[in-house]
Amino acid sequence: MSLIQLYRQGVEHPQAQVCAQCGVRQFALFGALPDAELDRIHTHIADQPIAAGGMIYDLGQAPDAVYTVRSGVVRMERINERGDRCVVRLAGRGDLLGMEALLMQPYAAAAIACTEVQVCRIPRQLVAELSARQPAVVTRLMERWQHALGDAEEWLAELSVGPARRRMLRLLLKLSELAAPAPKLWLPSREDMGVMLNMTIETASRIVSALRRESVLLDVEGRRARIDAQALQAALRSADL
Amino acid sequence: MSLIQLYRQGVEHPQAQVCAQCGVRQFALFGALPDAELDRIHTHIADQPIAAGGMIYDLGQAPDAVYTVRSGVVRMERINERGDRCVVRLAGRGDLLGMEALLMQPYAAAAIACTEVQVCRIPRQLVAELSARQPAVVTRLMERWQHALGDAEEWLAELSVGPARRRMLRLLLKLSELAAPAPKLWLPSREDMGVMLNMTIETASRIVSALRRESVLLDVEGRRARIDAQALQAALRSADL
DNA sequence: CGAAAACTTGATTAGCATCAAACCAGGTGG
DNA sequence: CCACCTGGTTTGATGCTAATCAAGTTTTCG
Repeated sequence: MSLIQLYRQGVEHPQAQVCAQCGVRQFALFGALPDAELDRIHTHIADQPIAAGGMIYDLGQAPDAVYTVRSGVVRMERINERGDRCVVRLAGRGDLLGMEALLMQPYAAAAIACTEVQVCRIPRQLVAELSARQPAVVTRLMERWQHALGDAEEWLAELSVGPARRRMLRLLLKLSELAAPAPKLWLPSREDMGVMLNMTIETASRIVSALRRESVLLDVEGRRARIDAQALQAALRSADL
Repeated sequence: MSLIQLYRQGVEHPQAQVCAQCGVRQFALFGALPDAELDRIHTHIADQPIAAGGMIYDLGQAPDAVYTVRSGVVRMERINERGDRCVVRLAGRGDLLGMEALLMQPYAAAAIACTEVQVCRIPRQLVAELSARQPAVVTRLMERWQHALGDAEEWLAELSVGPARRRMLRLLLKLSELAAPAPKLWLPSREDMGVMLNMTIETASRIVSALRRESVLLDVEGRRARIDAQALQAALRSADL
């Protein structure tokens, strides 16, 4: 069975059309399912657009669904004991959010749309039933968990250590990966950069200004910009010495 | 069935004795198993002591087992792109390490014994067979994954932001939780503190000295110390203002 | 168009890194 | 047994990075 056929064409339910055209088929949580299962699930999956700045879910919310990101950038945010916001990782196309809901645990972090975002809401119940019948789904889930863990550890190792300039460069690298294959990436507000990289908005602003002067950042217009991948790599190399 | 009976008494295999006396029964990866399964698995589990500073597994190693920590403190360490060591979290009694092995993925971080450590080596094959027959094991695995993710995010939110003194205080809090219920906790070398908290050994040393003068740290002898929990909390509160 | 919000830039300061020099404990060998 | 070395630690002096304080400037939006 080819990837293209994973989601069946020509069924009547409106969500079936959305799933059929879904760009994240490579996110194969439901990839290995037989057609019978596939037809059944469309009914329960809600495809929802969320505006930039909107919440996908918040800390206090009842944890009864997971969300697949179809497009856009999402930040996972905690409040630490000191009371300040703290971004623990960014998620993008294909990532699965809020898996703690599957274990009946409260959400450990809020999921906030950075850009306009398209997510699929998948109720806990549906995943539970499905994985009972289809053991392959469980393996997929575990892979997703491991992926999230790897992302969090990478964020820690790459974006929370070293001098401010290096951290900013690594954030831009991350953002350009999330934007791919689009040419223009999303630039966070200086305040959001500050929260992500543990620096003040002034420091963030100074570094961004410097990178524009150095032509690492190009065509900056509002919250979108193009980046010179070569120059970024070069800047990272010299910052890593 | 009571918790005490989870691991059956009086069976012949030497490892059965170790498991029967195992202190981490609350780590119930194998908790919900019927007796028949329990008897079978002892044979395949290796209980191994590791000296302080020793590796449980390294990055390059073939990932063919997970490890349960029975006692001691373990640090999970990555090398970032810049080439410096970076502790992504600490693990203790009851934690499950190296789960990526279950997915046939290379270890994402090295696991290094901070104190003398007792771990149980559980081959991937065993977990695979067991979870095929016993679906409850899979849920336990997912809970462990979520737990690791939560730990990593907490490390990020609490131990990698804020001024040096605050980070040190939070590390001491974490270490005293890992040591519990023992009265004395393990103090890392100043160098290890530096790697965990992203500071120099000089800064770490100065802060530790200050905390001894303030009687937050008591009875420091080599790598062991007692901590005044009240004073620690008070110090944290005033650092968090 | 005017006000608010976001961003930029400059001047000063604080916190931590760096450099440098003791200090101490534990081993080793004379 | 003591002199000596070695690795970890402590403490001090100095310098750099980024925070803070304080204007400006641009963008956004009612």
